[in-house]
Amino acid sequence: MTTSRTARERARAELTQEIKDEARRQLAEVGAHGLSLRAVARELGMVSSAIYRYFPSRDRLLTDLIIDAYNAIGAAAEQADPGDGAPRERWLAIWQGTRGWARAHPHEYALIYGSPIPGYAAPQDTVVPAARVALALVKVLTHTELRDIDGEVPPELRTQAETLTKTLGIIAGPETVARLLMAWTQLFGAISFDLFGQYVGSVDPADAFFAHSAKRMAEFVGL
Amino acid sequence: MTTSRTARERARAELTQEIKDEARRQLAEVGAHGLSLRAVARELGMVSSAIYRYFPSRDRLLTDLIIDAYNAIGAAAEQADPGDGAPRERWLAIWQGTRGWARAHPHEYALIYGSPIPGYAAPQDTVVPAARVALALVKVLTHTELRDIDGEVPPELRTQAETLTKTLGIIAGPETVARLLMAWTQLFGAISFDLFGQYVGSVDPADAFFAHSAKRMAEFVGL
DNA sequence: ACTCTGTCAAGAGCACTGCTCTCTTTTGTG
DNA sequence: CACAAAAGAGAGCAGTGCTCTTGACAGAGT
Repeated sequence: MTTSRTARERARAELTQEIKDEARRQLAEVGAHGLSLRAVARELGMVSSAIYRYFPSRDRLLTDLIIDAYNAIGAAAEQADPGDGAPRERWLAIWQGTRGWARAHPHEYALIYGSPIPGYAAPQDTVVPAARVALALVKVLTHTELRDIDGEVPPELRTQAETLTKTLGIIAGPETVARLLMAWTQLFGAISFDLFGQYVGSVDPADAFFAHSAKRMAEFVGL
Repeated sequence: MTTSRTARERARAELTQEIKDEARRQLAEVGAHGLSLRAVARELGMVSSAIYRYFPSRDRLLTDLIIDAYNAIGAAAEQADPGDGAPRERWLAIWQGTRGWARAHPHEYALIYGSPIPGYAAPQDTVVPAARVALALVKVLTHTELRDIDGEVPPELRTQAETLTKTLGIIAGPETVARLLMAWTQLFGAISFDLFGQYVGSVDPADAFFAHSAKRMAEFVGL
């Protein structure tokens, strides 16, 4: 069994990777809409039907690219986090790191934070990678003295916040959890608006505005 | 000229409308990805090539649907605004009205606030309709005594804010303008996260969270 | 009343797509 | 070496966006 995973399986793994790489390359050129299995196969010098030995469908290829993209942006966020130092600086670094990846890979970003593509069957495989950026932000707050924030939180939201407190291990009140969710929403809302061209008439180079937002949201959550 | 726009032009206008209506119906079923001109034609009992007398391309049809969608969500926002009464209540009403339309027309929402579809040529025709929701929010703040907010605003952002102040006619400082932009981002970020399934693991019925966000952002901009 | 011109629907056809099937070749193992 | 599993090759199906040509018809000018 250990010896059996030699040439054959390695070749398979490599070709699988090559297919994904080529697909990503085409994604950057023509977008998810125009991604064609036949074109990928053509570029790789193989016949189109051969691709189906590796990916059962175009949607499955896209799903794999989605999972990879979630992991990539999550890794970018984690890598941007210095890990120690002032929590506020860590927070800002994660925001910039996340946006940096998104701007470098706009089509992959659109794949995961744009409209759901197929008959949107986002399977369970995506939920863990999808949470990595949020978890990086949470991690900054876990062992940090937060400015105490009080505020009325309606019962339903309070319940949801308390569930999150348990699963994520945050030591913070419901209002802070709610604000953290808002900050998370703000982060990706700003990136999406920037990449999808919604800021053109108002804050066209959005860099300054994004940096400002990062700071204001840091304060907003009590940092 | 006035008499010449009788039967012929009227028939044309009606058919154009019917095509768009049918396209919208299919959009709700199969999404933008699956929208097919041939299917629209088939459903309307005409041959596919006839559609091209009315829309030069599939992308142009989608662009028209995009403009319609921007106008529809803008109208929903304006209609939700009671027009008088407490500014804070107006603000909350607009938020709810906007989300309400989005939840009622998820695929049309995805069309305008999801990933840019073709070789994303969002023409100039979309920018005015696209601003209607934001303008409805601005309108609430124009003749309102805002809580004064100060804060450091970096020069570049300050310039952008001052430009907006002039074009929109807001009487508020740069920090307030920046916060208004953040609130605008938050509004659509929250709707997108909700519709695109990003909230599933955390705030699954997002109603309470959305209402809470609306209130907090009202305070955030000084309302 | 009668052409004449521009508009329209219809149909065939091109190049492309995702996907499935069958057949052949290659590869690793008993 | 022989055999079975895995991979590639190619044809083919149904569907797509879009273009071109053909024939019918309505509206206007003489």
